[in-house]
Amino acid sequence: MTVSPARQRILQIANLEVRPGELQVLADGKRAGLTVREFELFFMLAERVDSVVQRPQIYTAIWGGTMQRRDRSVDVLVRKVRAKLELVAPGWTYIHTHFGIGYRFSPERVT
Amino acid sequence: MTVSPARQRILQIANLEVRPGELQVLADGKRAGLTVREFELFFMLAERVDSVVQRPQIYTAIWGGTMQRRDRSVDVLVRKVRAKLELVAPGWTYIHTHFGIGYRFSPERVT
DNA sequence: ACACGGCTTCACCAGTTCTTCACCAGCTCG
DNA sequence: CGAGCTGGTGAAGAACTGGTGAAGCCGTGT
Repeated sequence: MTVSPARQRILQIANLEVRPGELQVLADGKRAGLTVREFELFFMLAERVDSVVQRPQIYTAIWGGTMQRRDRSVDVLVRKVRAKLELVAPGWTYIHTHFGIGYRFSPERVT
Repeated sequence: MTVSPARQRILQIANLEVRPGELQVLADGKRAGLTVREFELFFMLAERVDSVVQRPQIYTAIWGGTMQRRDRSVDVLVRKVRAKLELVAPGWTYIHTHFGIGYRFSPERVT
């Protein structure tokens, strides 16, 4: 991921601290330990808080090109990000599924 | 490395004493004996404690220019710094790897 | 010319991450 | 309710990244 100045600004969302320049996400001070790909997914959704982003858009943003029918790459990546966030921030959910459409980022307590 | 006034201040981090003006690092009073290049790497990371610094940034800071794909210079230099620090401060780790991203300086006891 | 120290590059290996597949669960609509 | 999709999930092999030891190069001093 390119480090453009616009991405350097640190974001504070709910209990998360997002450092684009470091490709790091911290939940309550704990590192999520996302990989580069995972961070890209997380970040593109986090930039659009509360917006439902369609699968093909996500695919293009991360892999470029067009998403093929029944390509599961996005789903698998979402799963991994969810899992890592769950580890550092149990009791929170961040990525919500919109059936047949895509995903939406929005931090919510669940406990 | 240019010795600018801003870099003259002695840093105390964990069991380390860093003297930018002398390009020296001491661990519990023992000199690490870093070379100039090695000190540059060490210092640029130490200045940003707890921040993940991306490989290309490190490269540019030390060698200037752009890092080519699969250029291993940074890795090798990190290895040498780690080795010398290990000699004077066994039981400590300072430079942590962030896979696919870069390195982060943060003194930690390991023993 | 030679020895030496430091820097760069290379090759091999280990560990991590990515991609894809298969199977299952949940949702939608007739 | 049942068929057909869509998404969740775990796993395996491929692909990639970083750790490491060593050889080669270069400049300096002997």
